Formats: sequence, structure tokens, C-alpha cells
Amino acid sequence: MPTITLPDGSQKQFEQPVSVHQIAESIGSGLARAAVAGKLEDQVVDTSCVVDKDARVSIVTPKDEDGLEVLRHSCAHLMAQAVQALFPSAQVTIGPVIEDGFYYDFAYERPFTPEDLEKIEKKMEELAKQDLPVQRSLMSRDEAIKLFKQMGEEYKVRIIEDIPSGEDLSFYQQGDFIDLCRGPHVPSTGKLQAFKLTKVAGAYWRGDSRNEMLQRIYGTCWADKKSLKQYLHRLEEAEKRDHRKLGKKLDLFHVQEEAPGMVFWHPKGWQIWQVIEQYIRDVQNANGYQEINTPEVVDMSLWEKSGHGDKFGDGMFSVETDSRLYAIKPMNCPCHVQVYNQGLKSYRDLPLRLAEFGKCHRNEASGTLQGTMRVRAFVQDDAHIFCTEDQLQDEVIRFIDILYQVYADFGFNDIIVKLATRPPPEERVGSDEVWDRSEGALETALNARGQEFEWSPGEGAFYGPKIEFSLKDCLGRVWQCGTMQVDFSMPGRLDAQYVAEDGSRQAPVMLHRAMLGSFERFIGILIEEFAGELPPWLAPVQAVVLNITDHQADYCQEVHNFLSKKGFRVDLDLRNEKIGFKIREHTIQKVPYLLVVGDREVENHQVAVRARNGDDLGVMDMDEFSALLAANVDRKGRAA
RNA sequence: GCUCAUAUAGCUCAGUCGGUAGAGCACUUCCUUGGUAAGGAAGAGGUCACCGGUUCAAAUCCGGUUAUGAGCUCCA
Repeated sequence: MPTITLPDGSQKQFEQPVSVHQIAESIGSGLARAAVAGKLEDQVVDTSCVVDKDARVSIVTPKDEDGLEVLRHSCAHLMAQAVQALFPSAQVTIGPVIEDGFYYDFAYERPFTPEDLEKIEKKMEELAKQDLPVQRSLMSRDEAIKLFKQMGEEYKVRIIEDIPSGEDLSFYQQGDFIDLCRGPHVPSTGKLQAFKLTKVAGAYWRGDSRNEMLQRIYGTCWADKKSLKQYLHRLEEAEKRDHRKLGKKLDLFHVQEEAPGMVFWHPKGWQIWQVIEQYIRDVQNANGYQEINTPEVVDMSLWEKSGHGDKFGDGMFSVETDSRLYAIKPMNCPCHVQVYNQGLKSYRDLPLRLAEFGKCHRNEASGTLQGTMRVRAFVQDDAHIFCTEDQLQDEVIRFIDILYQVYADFGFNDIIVKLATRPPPEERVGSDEVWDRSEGALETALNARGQEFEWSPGEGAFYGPKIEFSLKDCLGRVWQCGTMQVDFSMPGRLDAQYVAEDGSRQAPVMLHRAMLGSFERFIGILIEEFAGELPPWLAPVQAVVLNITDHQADYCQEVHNFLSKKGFRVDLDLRNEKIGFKIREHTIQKVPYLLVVGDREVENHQVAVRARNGDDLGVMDMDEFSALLAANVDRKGRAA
């Protein structure tokens, strides 16, 4: 006699055990039709799940986050069913839910083509229309292995073999398609009404590049056709913010075949760069950093000593001259240690914070390059803090504080924080005890700030753990920008020392840190975040002066001179074009302020100000406009 | 690096069945001096990414290379 408590607190009594579906039915037939799953206590379950004792139950429909997830998971199964119906020799592997959709990896003798995708999608629609019931069953591990062996599903067999024996496994069957799955799933395929296959790609079996490549098909699935359409529209809109498109349109930078993965910055793009660089320089100077500059071409022996040659030799560009082998620096740290090593340091000199806008080259694998986000030549806002172990904690906390202020100034508040810990023993240097201390230091620092973060086990650098601060691009892809890494190893390897209070020689701890990460990546993300409409303090051109006819040319020149002298970045457009044409052009170029000058403005010694969003800010004199611009430039990222 | 796709004028893109290329915008010149998102006319502009093959004939078909895009792997 279970008593069911519904989300609104109301209770229902049943004479005997009931299924989630029956509970839904008892509330209303509409709800029963809409139900794709149930929530029993805090667990999402099938609608066929039978409740035999008192419990909190809610009905999950596609409108819920949980329901959407069930839908997407079931859609992955529907796709696998369609693929096997069309390509019987294709083997299934795994098919998880991802953000906004799902994928499924298949082993097949040839890659799927875009035409195959269309066919698969058609087949899926067909199978959905048949409204096949989706049935759950249990099987012992050994039975399951036997069954899938029989079916020729070698990959599934391997997956099941990895599950501890003695466990019963759940399976879901729809039509003649059966798959190992934890579930839950929709009660029948007819619940899947709004889906689309989006792309094919290769993916390695078990995510290891030494393994064979499987065929991955990505798809998206939504509660209804309208949501699907909205999603596709959202994607289209996001693509318009692509930094590569905007970089071309706004004349910021270009790349070309002769220098793959390296950026040619144009005047406007470089202007943005310079503003950011000066801003970071100011922040660092105000926080006890000293800026240095070190060589870009350094003898290979230094990289061997630091351990980078051994670990990343393939990724380094090298030059051979006069029978000497040099590396183009892939990172700045060893060079910073050289600066540190000049002159004997005392504990009184620590913490010593050395910063450099250091240009690095790494020969990244060709397939990883992406616009300005992943490049082979980049400039880091790099710095290394040499300190004692006692100072470590405080330095990490100080850094994170500054970092958050910097990100806020650029308008970023949604920051993904991860703590990456020690890689496997064969891939790391330093004793376990040192790793314990350095990981502990980072964790304590994050906790001390009350900072939320995720763990990223095994993802640390070979010399130490790191905190990664990441931002998202317009398509939701996550890019690491800021970083804070603890390193107990490199100072020792490169003979860095200080004289401690007791007169002994000690190796300092080295903190590697960057706020933007690389200028290239950060500017790319900025462009996408603002869709090219950079706030006035970052905009390469802050205002354009436009004349209506030739008569106002001299006065426009005067306005331009006045604002330029104040330090604003102002353009002058005296072309013989209609004012509407000029406004359109500069609006498309996302210039924050357009200053229109006709006879009226000349007469009153004013300018008519128009914002790039089309707002008329009215007429004002030059001082007024200059104050308005100054106020907006001052408010940094928070400015409109 | 791996899988798939793509590469045509400065940009965005057409180009049918293999018969040596076309539009819009931009550019140049001329007309137009026009008050808040495209005024008009004319002109110029291409070794169809590169290398090779098939063919009487290749932007088009085939192979290779390079680059770009998506995903995977990697990311000091």
C-alpha cells in the first residue's frame, strides 16, 4: 500500500505497487502521455518502474532538464538502431548525452558520409513513427557476453568484460535493437519528435590515439520542433560571432598559408592588443611585479636541462647556425630563471615576481590549430614568482584575487575553475611528498577564497599541479586562459637558489602564472563575447567624425584634432558620400560613437552623437562629448 | 598527428552533362553636396590553392601536397 508524495506535497494512496506511468495516469491522461520518465526520490527512472513502498515521486516530461536528458539518451539509441538497420555490419560502442545533444560511436568498415547521415535521419524518423516500445530487461554479465558475442558486437563485449562479474546488467530493447544501458529511457520511440544529426567525425576507441578510429555521429534532440528550430537558429547566430569572421570583417588580423598557426595583426587588431597589454602592465606594476624581456632563440642545452627538450622536443621549432642548435623558445620559464640566477638572492628578496610579455613558438599538431584560439606563435602575459614555501599560499591567493578583478574589468564573470593534479608517475618529476604539498597548497588557496572549482585528476603539468581558469567561446567551447602552477622542480634543475635566514642555500618555489594566457586566445574570446562590439576602452576606433557635406570639413578636422589630443582614438570620414552611407559603414564596423557634423553643428560648435546601436545621444559640444567618452572608457568592461 | 569536409575576383558566393569563368559588395573614374543603416553610371579585376594523371578538351573526373573548417588525440 504505497503512499506517493508528489512535488506539490499532495499524497496519493495506492492499493498495490504502481508504475510511474500509472501514477501519471492517476493525475491526468495528458501528463501520462507527456511522461518520458519518473523521478523516484532523487533518481530518474523509467515510466515502467514500479513503486512498492512510500516514496516521493515526480513525473518527468521533456520540459524538465532531466526529461530532456532522457530524450537525448534515447535518441542516441534510436540512431544506433537506424544505423544498424541500414548498415548491419556496423558495431555499436558507446552513445552518451552531451550538452544540447548526444553522439554515438560506431565501428564500421568505412567512414559515414553526409549522405549516409541523411539516410540515417530518415530511418530514425521512420522508427520514431512506429512508436516502438522501449523495454528494459536484466541479464547476468556472463549471459550478456554470450549474447553480444553471438551478435558479433565485439566492442560491447569488451565493455561488458570490464564490468565486475556477478553484477546484473540492464538492457534496453526497441524492435530488434538491443543495447547495454543503465537507462532510463523513454517508454517508446514515438516520444522522439525533434532531432537532427549534425556532424560526423572520427573518434578514437576509448579516447586513445593509439587505438583504432571509430565513426562518431553527433546529433541534437529537443522536446519539440520549435525548440529544435530555436537551437539551430541560436547556432547560426553564434557562428556570426566567430572571431575569425569578425577578424576579417573588422580588419583586425589575418592568417595565411605561409605561416600556419601564426597571426598577422592589422592596425586595428594590434590597437586592441596594445590597450590590453598596457592594462595588464599597469595591473602587474601595481602588484609588485617587475617586467623583463628575454631572448626568443636559446641554445638547446638549456631546454634539455629544464626537461622540456626531453618531454616536448617534437613540439619545439629549432634553428641550426654555425653548427650550434638553438630552440625558438616554447615557454619563458627557463629564461626567467636565468634572470633570477644573476646575483645571489637572499630570502629578503623574496617573493620576486618577474613578468614578461613573452613570445613563444610551439609546433602544435596541425589538426589542433584554430583561428587565434590555438596557434603556433603566441604571446603570454607570463610571470614567475620566486618565493619560499611559507609565502606560497599567500601568493596564490593574491594572484586569484587580481585575476578575478582583471576578468571582471573585461566583462567576464563566468569563469570555469579546475584544479589539475599529478599525472601518472612515468609522466611526472618530483617526489610524491612534493606533489602532496603543492596540490595541497593550491587546494587550500582556492578554499581560503571560498572559490568553487572542479578537480581535473592527472591533468597537471609534468613539474607540478595547476589551477586552470577557462572562458567559453561563442559556441560554448571552453578555452583555458589563466593559470597558476606550483613548481618545486625547475628551480632545482636550473640551479636557482637563495640564502635563507640561517645562512643555508635553498631552492625557491617557483609559481608559473598567466592571467590572459595568450593575447591571441584572449582577444579571440573577447571578440566573440562582445560579438565585435568591444567596450569603448578596448575599441580600436572609439569615435568617427562624419561631415554631411564638404562645407563642414574644416570643423570636422578641428573636432578630430581636439579629441585626438585628449588621447582618444578617433577617425575622420570626409568622403563624398551620403551621411546614411557613412553611418551604415561605421555602424557595421562597430565604432562606439559616430559624430555627425552638418551646418547646424558647425554654427553651434557642437557634434550630433549617435551610438552604434542606433541611439541618438543628442547634440553636445566637444567638452561634453569628451567627458562622456572618458567616463565610458573609465568604466572598462562594465561600460555599455 | 587521425577521420571527414572544403579551397573559384579583395570579400561573400554561383558555375548544370568535362567544351579554357559569373553575380553582389568592395576597388578606380565620372556625375551627385545629399541630415542619421546602401544615390547613379562606367571601368578594371581570376595560372579556378599547388603538383601530377585521365581526356581531343579539366574549375569540373582521379591521385598526391598544402592550408582551412568540424570532431578526436595532444596542449610545457
